[in-house]
Amino acid sequence: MPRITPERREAKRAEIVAAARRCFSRDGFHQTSMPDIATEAGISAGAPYRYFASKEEIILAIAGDAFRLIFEPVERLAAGTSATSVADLVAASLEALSAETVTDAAGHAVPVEELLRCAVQTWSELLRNDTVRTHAVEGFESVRRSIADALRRGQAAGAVPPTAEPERGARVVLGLLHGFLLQRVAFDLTDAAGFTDDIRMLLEGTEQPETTPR
Amino acid sequence: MPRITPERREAKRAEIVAAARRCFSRDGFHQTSMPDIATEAGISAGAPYRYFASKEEIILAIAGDAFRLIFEPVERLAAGTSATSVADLVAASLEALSAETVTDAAGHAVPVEELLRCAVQTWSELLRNDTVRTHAVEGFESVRRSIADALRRGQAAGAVPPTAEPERGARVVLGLLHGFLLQRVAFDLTDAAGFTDDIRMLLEGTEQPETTPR
Amino acid sequence: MPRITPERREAKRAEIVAAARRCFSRDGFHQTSMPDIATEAGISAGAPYRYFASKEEIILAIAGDAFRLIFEPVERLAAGTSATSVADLVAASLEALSAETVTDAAGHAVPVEELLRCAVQTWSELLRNDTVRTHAVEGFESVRRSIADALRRGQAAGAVPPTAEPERGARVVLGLLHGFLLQRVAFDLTDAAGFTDDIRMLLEGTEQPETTPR
Amino acid sequence: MPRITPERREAKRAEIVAAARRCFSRDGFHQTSMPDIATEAGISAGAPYRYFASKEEIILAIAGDAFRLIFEPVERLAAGTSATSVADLVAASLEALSAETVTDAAGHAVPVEELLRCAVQTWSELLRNDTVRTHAVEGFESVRRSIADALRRGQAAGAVPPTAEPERGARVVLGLLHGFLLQRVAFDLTDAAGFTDDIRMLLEGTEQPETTPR
DNA sequence: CATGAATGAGCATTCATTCAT
DNA sequence: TATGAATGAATGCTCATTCAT
Repeated sequence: MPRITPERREAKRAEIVAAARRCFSRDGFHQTSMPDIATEAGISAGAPYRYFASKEEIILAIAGDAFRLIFEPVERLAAGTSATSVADLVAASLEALSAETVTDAAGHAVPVEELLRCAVQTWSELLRNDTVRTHAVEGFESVRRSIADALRRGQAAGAVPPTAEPERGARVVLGLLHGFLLQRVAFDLTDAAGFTDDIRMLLEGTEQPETTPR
Repeated sequence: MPRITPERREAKRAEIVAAARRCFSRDGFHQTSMPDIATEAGISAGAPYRYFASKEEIILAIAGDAFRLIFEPVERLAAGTSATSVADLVAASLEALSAETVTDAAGHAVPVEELLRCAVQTWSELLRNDTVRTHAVEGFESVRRSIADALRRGQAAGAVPPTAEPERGARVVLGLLHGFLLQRVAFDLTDAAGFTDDIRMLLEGTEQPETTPR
Repeated sequence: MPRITPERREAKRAEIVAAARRCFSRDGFHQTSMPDIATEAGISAGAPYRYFASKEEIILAIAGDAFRLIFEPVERLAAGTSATSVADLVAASLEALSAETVTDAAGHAVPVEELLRCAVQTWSELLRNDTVRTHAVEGFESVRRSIADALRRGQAAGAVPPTAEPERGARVVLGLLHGFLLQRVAFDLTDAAGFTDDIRMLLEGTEQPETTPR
Repeated sequence: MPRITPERREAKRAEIVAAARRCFSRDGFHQTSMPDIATEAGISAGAPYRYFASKEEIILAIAGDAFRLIFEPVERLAAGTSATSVADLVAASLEALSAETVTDAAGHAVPVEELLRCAVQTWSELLRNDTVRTHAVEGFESVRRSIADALRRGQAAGAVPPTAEPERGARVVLGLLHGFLLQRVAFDLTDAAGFTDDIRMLLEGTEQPETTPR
C-alpha cells in the first residue's frame, strides 16, 4: 500500500515549504505562482494541494515559522531567570540570527536570510490578512510579555534603569529588533555585533567588549 | 503643445496618487488593480496611463513620498546645527507623525496613517524591485548621514556618549524609528510619547518630562 | 469617445448569448468552457466578462430565454379570452416551435432546436442551482396559472370536461408539452402535428383535421 | 483467477453505483468528482477504476438503471395480454414510482427519488454522449413498441379510441410519463394519483375512483 | 486629451486517471 | 486486489495595458 508514512508526509510538506520559502524570498509572495513553487520543489502543479489547501496556507506556515524562529532566542533568554540588560536581550537575539541557518521544530535547517526576507513580507501581509494579523499579534504579545518580565528582573538586579516602564520598554526592545531586521534585509546592515555595540554605548555610555566579542 | 497647463497636469497626477494611496493602504499594492485606482480617483480606466507609465511607477511615487515625508522631520532636525540627543531625534520624528496629516512638497495634506501603511508595504517591494530598492537605499543613506552628523555634533556637545560610532549609531536611531512605525501600523502602538519616554529612560536612566509634554 | 452605445452593447451581449447557445446546444453547459464561448463569438477570452459576471449568468440568461420563448405561445393563447380545448392549447404551443427560429424580445431570431436543447439541460441545472430553480419555478407557476384559467374558460364553454380539476389539469397540459419537447430533442420526435393529432384522438376520440392541417 | 468471487465483485460494483447515485442525485453528474464517489462509498480514490473504466461508465450504468426501473412497470403492463386504457398505463407506471424504493435486477432497493433525479440529468447527457443516447434510444423504442402493442389491444377491446395511431399514441403516453417525472422532480408535483385522475377526466370525461384508490 | 472596450497572458485551483507499493 | 499519492491538463476568472473613437 502506497500510503505514505506520517514522517515522509511531513518531510514532503517541509520540502514544499522550503521551496516556497526560496521562491518567496527571491520573488515575493505575490510574484510567486503556485506552479513556481511546485517547479522549485520538483513536483507537479497539483501536488502542493495535497499538503496545503491554498497558497495562503503556505504563506501562513512560513509566516509562522519566521515569527517563531526569529523570536525564539529572545523569548528563551527573556523566559529565563537571569537578569539581563536591554543590550543583552538584543544581542542574544541578533547573535542567533548571525548563523547561516537556524533549526526549526522538526530539525530542519532554515536559511536565516530567506526567513528574514519572508518576515518583512509578512509585515505587509498582516495589514490586510486577518489570519496573518491574528497570528502575528498573538506572537508579538507573547514575546513582548516575556521581554517585559525580563526587564522587570533586570530592574530588580539593577541592569535596567528603574524608571523604565517594562511593558512599554519591551516595545522599544522589539522595535530595535524589527529595525535591525529591516536594515539587514533591505539596507545591507550585516554587522549585528556593531549594531549591538552601539546600542550598548548609547544605552550605557560604555563599551563592553567582553560580552560581544567580534 | 500641452492642451492642459502643467499645473492642472500636476494636480491630476496628485489626485491619482492620492487615490492609489487610499487603495494601497486599504487593500495592499497587489490586491489593488489599476481599474480600482481609476475608480477611486473618479476617472476612466485608461486615464492613469497618461500620467504614469505603469502601476509600478505609481507605487514608486508613493514609496518616494512615504520615505520623504516620514524622514523629513528627522532629517531637518539632523541637518540643523543644534546638538541633540538620540532621544530627541527619535522624539522629533515621531512627534511629526502624530498629526493626522503631513504636507507634501506640493502642499497637499497626506494622511499619516495611509502613508505608514504604504511604507511598510514598500519594505516588501524593495526586496525584489531594483528601482524601489535604489531609491530607498539612497534615501536611507541620506537620512543616515544626516543623523550621523547630528550624532557627531551631539558628541561634541556631550549629549551623546562619546564612545558611540556615529555612522553605526545612526542605524540604531533609524532602527528605532522603523521599529516604531511597524508596531504602530501592525501592532497598535499608538503611544508615541510613551515610546520615546521609554527610550529616554533606557538611554539616560532619567525621565525628562519637559522635552516630551504629553 | 469609444463609449459604446446601449444598442451596440445590447447587440454584443446578444451575440455572446447566441454563441454560448450554440456551444451549449452542441456540447452541453459543462463541456463548454468560457474560452470556447469567446472563440465561438469571435472575441477574446476576457471579453464575455464585460457583459456577464460569470458563466452561470450566461446559463441563466439562456435558461430564461428558453423558458420564455417556449411557453410564450401557450401563455398567450391561455391568457386570451377564447375557450380552447386541451388539444388546442398543446397544438398552439407545438406549432410555434415547428418554425426554424423564434423571435426574442429584442427581435433576434433564435434557432428553436438550440433553444430546446438548452431547455433540457436547464432541467438538470435546476436540480442543484437555486437561482435557476427559483426562476424556473416562477415561470412554471405563471404558465400553469394561465393554463388553469384557460381550462376554466374551456369548461364553461364545454370544450373541456367539467370534472377535470383545472389547477391539476394544467399540469397535465404542461406535462404533455415537456414530454413532447424531450422526445423531440432526444428521441427524434419531429412530427408535432401527429403528436397533437393523437392527443386529440385520445382525448376526444375523434379526428379534427380542420384545426390541424398537415 | 479472480481473487474475489464474482458475487463479491458484483456487490462492490453495486455499492459504488449506489454511492455514485447518491452523489449525482445530490450534486449533479458534473459537480460530483470521482474522489467524491469513492469517499461516499468508503473506498479509496483508485478503487472505482477496478470496477468501471471511467466516470462515464458509472453514469452509463446509472442511466441504464434509471431507464429500466422507471419504465419497467409500464413495460410489464404493456407486455401483458390485458387490454388497458391509456390512463391505466400511466397510472400503473406512476403508482410504481410512488414507493420509497424500487428493486433492481440484483434485488437491491433503489431510492426512487434518487433515480428520478438521475434520470432528468440523463436527458442532458444523451444530447451529447453517443453511448448514452444509443442506450436510451433503444430503451425508449422498446418501451414505445410495448405501449403501442398495448394500445392496439386496447383498441381491439374498445378501451382506446379506434382512430388513434398506436405508434404515435405510444409517444403521447411516454410524453405524459416524462412530463410527470420532470414536474415531480423539479416542480414539486407529488400528487401522482391526482395527475392520473386528471388524465382520466380529460381523456374520458369521467372519474373512475375504483381504479385509482387514493 | 479622455474614454472605456478589448486584449490575452497569467493565476489559483480542480480532478479524471495512473501506478508504485 | 486495494491504496492513495502523484500527475498535468484544463477551467473560470482577473487585470495590466492598449488603442480606436
